[in-house]
Amino acid sequence: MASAFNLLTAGGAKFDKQRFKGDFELFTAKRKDRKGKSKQLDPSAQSSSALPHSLDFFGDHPAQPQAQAARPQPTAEHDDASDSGSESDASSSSSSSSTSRPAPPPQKITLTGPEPLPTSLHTNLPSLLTHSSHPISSRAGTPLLSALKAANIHSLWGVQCAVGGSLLAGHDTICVAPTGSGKTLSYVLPTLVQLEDPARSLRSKDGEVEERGKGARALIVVPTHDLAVQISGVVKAVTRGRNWRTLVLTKATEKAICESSPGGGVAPKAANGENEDESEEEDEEEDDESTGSVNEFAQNESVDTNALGIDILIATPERLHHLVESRRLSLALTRHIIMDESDRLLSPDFLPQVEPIINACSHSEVQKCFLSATMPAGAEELAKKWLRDGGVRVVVGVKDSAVTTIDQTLLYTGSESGKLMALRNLITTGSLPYPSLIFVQSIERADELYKTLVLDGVKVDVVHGGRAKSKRDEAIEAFRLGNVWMLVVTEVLARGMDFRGVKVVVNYDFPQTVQSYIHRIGRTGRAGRPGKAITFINLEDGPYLRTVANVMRSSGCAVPEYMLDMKKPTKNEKRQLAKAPVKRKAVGGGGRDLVKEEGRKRRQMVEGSKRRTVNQEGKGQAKQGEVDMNE
DNA sequence: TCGCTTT
Repeated sequence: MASAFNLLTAGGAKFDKQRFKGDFELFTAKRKDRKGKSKQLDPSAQSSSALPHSLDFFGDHPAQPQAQAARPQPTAEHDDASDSGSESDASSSSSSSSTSRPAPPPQKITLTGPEPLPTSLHTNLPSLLTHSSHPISSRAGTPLLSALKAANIHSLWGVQCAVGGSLLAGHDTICVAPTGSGKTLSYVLPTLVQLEDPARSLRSKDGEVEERGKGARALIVVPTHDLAVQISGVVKAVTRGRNWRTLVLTKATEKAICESSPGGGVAPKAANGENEDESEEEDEEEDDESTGSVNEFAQNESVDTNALGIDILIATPERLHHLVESRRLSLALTRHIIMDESDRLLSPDFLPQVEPIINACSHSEVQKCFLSATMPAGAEELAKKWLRDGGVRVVVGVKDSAVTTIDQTLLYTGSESGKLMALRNLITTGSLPYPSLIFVQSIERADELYKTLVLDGVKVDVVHGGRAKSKRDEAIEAFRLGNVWMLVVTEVLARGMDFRGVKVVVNYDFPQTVQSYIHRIGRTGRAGRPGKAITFINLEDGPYLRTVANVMRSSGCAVPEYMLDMKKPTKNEKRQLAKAPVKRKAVGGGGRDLVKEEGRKRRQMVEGSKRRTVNQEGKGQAKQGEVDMNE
């Protein structure tokens, strides 16, 4: 009833059980009330400890000396070129380094969940393959191991052990783990293990299509196209050389996907001709997705598409919802659904599409997994209603916190023109080494800042939702290859994107939520690497400053006291802000009167809570000064 | 409010 469980490390190839004896007992927790809606942990029954953050599972890559130390420091000199980055690097055409990947720092992993519970934590992949309750064929495991090795993935990180163990034990899982901690592989690997074989080999093996070979066998839902493409690259990297069919849902792939659906293509939507005719309209929707093998497949084997299933479908909500609603794609046989960036997907913006998608996965044994680096209570509540038995909850580190390897600073820029001056100053003083990302609040501002920087001679490109997908793909690829040094981006790239070795993230415009702040700065400082985040602040940002200041402090960065003392906006003030949201002026425009009429309430808040910024402001809009962060 | 997500 009240169930307790222990997760024990299983002992990887190089794992010293004695040394980590104290760490074996990861967690013991009790659920007081399994029926109650708000299941609570008994704090007194809870204990948790550090899990080694990465374990060598081939036995041929000795762990880095610092890897198992209590408090490993990132390598002091961070050499980009020789770094073989995290998982998505495997998909990047540019990387083929043989050096060992860096790994995230060891962090407390907290697991809670219902019975039946995992009895051991699989700390290495062979163990994961053989100890799973799922019947794993050696046929499935061996090629995966080879592919991982080829992709230079030699160890499993903490979140991958924990989520992998949970999923392979058959549990629905909700995971909160920091940016850059390896969440993508944490669900990709166990999903591949559970699927065992590509749909195509299922077919050839039995001479006819099995039920499980139709439709999408596993579904990954993400909030942006760019993230879908990236994840597709990761999957392709670890399935290389096999017949796995991984597709990103786009206009170009839609047809093939619908045909593989049971009962698919029967909808009275003579959409084909339409689609092709429209595809040249505007500058949108080129047919050549960066998931190139898609078209290759469609061309070479179009004869078979009708009979074949998709192994892993990666989709954004809107198009998927559309297909499901129009009954052109059935998810009735889908057995695995993963909601990446799930707090975003469960937000009011996406929920109307996402909810029907989840409900369309009607198979009685569909396994669900929700992951994010941030998980507001409201999002978790929503997720819970879909988790069988409440699910297993995996929390790596401290929930909703920023990565500690990121050096976070605030820079008071005073005004709109002050922002541009500050940015130029960072560039000319070499404080903005490439690659770096610059976040702004709107498409328009992104374009303007981009044009300004082009005129300044910066190797820069711009990515936002207003650009054609092909242009977005190109800009991102150029950035990955190092041909573009700086990207000006909107919120579209705030989550999930894994660019190797991003040195600095600049919040040119202040993020609108604390979740946005955590995700944006999480584009740097990944996998234990050092990173730097610089956030520009103006008076108008006052109301949002406090929560960010709290995140900064809790992740080890000093912030001026007065920021923490700032009072929360009252309900009334929030209402005022909602009524008259900050209208940012054009980038590079005068900006002198930006603050003036922007609302006295906000100014009063800052003035009332203390000076410093106010003093700066008094000296004129061109004045900029660093807000004393290091003390 | 804007950002992102179909046709």
